[in-house]
Amino acid sequence: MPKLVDAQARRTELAEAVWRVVLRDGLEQASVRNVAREAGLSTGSLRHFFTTQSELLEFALRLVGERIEERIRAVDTTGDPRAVVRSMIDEMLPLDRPRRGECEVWLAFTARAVVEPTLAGLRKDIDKRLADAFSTMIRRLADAGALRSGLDQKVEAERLYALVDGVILHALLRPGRTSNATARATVGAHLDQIAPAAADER
Amino acid sequence: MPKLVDAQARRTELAEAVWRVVLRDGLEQASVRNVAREAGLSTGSLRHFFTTQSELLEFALRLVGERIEERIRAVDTTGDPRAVVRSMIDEMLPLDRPRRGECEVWLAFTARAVVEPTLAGLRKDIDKRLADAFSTMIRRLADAGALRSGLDQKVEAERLYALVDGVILHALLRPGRTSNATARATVGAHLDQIAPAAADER
DNA sequence: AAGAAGCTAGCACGACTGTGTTATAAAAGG
DNA sequence: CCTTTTATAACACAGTCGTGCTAGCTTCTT
Repeated sequence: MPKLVDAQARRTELAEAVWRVVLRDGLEQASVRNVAREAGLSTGSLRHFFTTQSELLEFALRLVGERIEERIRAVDTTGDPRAVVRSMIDEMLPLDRPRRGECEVWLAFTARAVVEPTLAGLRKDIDKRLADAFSTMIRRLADAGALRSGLDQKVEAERLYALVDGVILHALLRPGRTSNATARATVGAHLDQIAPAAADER
Repeated sequence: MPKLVDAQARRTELAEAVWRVVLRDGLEQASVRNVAREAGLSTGSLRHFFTTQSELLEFALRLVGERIEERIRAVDTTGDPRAVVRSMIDEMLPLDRPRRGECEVWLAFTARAVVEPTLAGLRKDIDKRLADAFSTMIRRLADAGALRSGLDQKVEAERLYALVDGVILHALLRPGRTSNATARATVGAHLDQIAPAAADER
């Protein structure tokens, strides 16, 4: 029997089962039994890989964060910095099935983290990484001379971060193709405002 | 014994008990028993006013929406439209205890509404009212000639709405006085951008 | 005074929860 | 080949859940 290598793979499988359950029925349905059944295992088996439920949920959330981060890192950073930033943000928006799934899981955990200290710490980590990502985006624009003059970089990073989170939230709550278009248009309008194409910087 | 009049008051009391439980322990702890105990009643009594749990939760959420709406309506609309809009948005942010409570309840229900069709309809109502409120704010700015030229009112309403929701989310997840300042500063920066003081409209 | 209506409390039912414990099968290492 | 670790399963325990039902209490109406 394969050893540790596959144990990790098993844990990932189980985390994905968590996602499916959360996506279909909500976080409150992500019980040990439901997740085990979703993964095609017995509860006993599941508990061989995760001794407690919080351990399982924490692992599932951490994995979501890593996936998102990975996708952002994979964006091609050459070329027009405005386009690069746009692509990065596109990777965060719930525009297709898998990304929508990630966002829903993110929201469910986020809401619970307000009240559950266990998750709060983990959420804080992810939050910090995301905040850094947005700071980097703004700096990228500024370094390229694309950022509108007179803007405070720190404030703009936080503003962009908040805007994107709000857009994600709205896209989740109003599913549909038109809402996807609205989401991208909203982000686009914001980027045009803070980093207008050189021609019409006034 | 007072009749119907107080039945409504009782329902309100119970809704407030729901809020306290949600605030302290999260939405998943808002069971019939917990809420009844919080209100100092038996489950049987509670079920005399709300026959099912969803009825109770729906009522509690609807009441939150009404409170927020009420507070926004109470804002003095005379004077500088920029200041008026700022005041309205301040009423939505979780800057003090009661408003923070409302926002937490709002977030908890919002997250569940993604998955629970019962709540989704109600959420949609509140969303529509809020979207209208932001449209009105933008129109108010435009009518006063304070809105920066070249901006699409519809897009700007959605953008401001998303930004505020994102700011609320961040303020909830990073409690503390500094985070309150950040929240107001972020909103302030945005308003300055879309509606600069007449002097420095360039 | 007496009945009606509104209100409160409590219990019972079946289902589901997280977590322990124990038993069995499969693979790995010696 | 035999032992040790890993994996899977199944069951038990104590608790909570939503909800139905019944009985008693308080106030209002007549």
